[in-house]
Amino acid sequence: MNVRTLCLGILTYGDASGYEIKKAFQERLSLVFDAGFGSIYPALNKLTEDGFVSCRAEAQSKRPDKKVYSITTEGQLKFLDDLQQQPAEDKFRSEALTTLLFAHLLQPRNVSELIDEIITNYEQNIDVLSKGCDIKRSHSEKFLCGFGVTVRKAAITYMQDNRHLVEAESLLSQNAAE
Amino acid sequence: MNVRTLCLGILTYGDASGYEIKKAFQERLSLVFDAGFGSIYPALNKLTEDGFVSCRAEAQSKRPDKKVYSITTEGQLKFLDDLQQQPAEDKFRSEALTTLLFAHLLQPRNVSELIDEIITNYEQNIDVLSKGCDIKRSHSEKFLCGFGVTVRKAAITYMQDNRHLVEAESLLSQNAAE
DNA sequence: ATTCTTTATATCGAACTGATATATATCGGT
DNA sequence: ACCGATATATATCAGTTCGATATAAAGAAT
Repeated sequence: MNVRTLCLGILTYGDASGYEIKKAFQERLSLVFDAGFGSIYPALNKLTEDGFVSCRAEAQSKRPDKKVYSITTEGQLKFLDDLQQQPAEDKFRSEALTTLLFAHLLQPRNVSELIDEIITNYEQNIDVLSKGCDIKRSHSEKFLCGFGVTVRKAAITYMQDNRHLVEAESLLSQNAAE
Repeated sequence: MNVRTLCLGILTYGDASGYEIKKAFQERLSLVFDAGFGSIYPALNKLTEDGFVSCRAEAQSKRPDKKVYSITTEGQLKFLDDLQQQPAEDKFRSEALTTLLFAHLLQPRNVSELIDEIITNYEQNIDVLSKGCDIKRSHSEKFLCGFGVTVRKAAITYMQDNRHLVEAESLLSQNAAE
C-alpha cells in the first residue's frame, strides 16, 4: 500500500484533481496515512502512464485551470487487489517522546515543560478531532476518528500518571552531576 | 531531529559500531524512532565528515572487522542543541486501519477478519513489550515501554467496542450491491 | 501596499525504506 | 554434505516520500 494505491482509493469516491486528492488525504486519511503534493503528483503521473487513471483538463473561472483524474476499470481492479494485500506493520514516530529518552541529559525543568507540551498537544489534537468526528460522512471515518481520540486520551492519562519516572531520572542525573 | 541526531544520542552512551547502533535503535528507540542500515551508515559517514564523530577500525577474531564510532565534543554539543529544538508533530501510519476506511468495498467476512488480525497483532505487540519492560535499564525506557502497552490496550478495547460500526458499513454496502 | 489564504499544478534536494550484497562463523534440520 | 537460519559486520541501491519551494490568479485582512 502506498500513495498510488490511496490516490486510486480516493478516486473510487469520484473524479478529483490533484489538489482535491490532497484535501481528501487531509480530511479523511490524515490520521492513518498522510501524503503531500510531492508524492501525490508523481503518483498520479505514474498511475496515468500505467493506465490506472485517466486525466482531462478543465478550465475554471476565477480559478487556475485544473486537471481532473478518473479511475479506470483497470485502476478499480488494482485498487481492490492492493486493498486485500497483507497490510504492513503500523509505523509510529515521535520526536517528543524520543527526547524523553534522553531526559537524563536535560534540565529537570525542561523535562517537565516538555511533558506538559506533549500533553497539551494531545489535548489540542483531541479537541480538533472531537469537533470533526460527528460530521464525518461514513461510519468507518467516525470509527477512526474515535480511535484517534481514544488512544490520545489513554496517552495523556498514562503520561500524567507516570511522568514522575522520567522527571526523577532528570533530577537524579542532575544531582549526580553536582 | 533525524537519524544523525539519534546516532549521536546513542553514542553518548558509549562508543559503538554501525551494527551496534542499529541494535540500539531496535532495542531502545524502535517504539518512537526506528532506523535501518540504509540510513544509519550514510548518517555516520556524514557525521564523521562534519567532525561530530570520529571512527577507528578494530579487528576481531571470528568476526568481521568493525568500525567503532565515538562522539566528539562538537558532536556532544550538537546533540544537546538538537535535543532542545522544538520536536515535530508525531507521525503515525497504519495500512491496516487505512484498509478499514474502505470497508464498504470489502466482503463483510474479510472486514471482520481484518479487525481480528489487527487486534491480534496489537496483543502480540503487548506481549513482546510486556516481557521487555521490566528489563529496561532506564526509567525513561520503562516509561516508553509502558506507554506502548497502554496505547495498544486502549486501541484494542476501542476496536472491540466499536467494530460493529465498520462491520455494519461493509454489510450495508454488500446488501446495497445485491 | 503588503501579507495571508485559497485554489491550482508542479518540482526539488534531502532523507528514509526495504532489499540486497559481501564476509565469516555457528547451529539445527534434512 | 548441504541448506536455511541466525549472528556479527560493513555497505549500497532504487524507489518512495517529505517538506519546502515555485508559479499563477483571486480575494480578504492588516
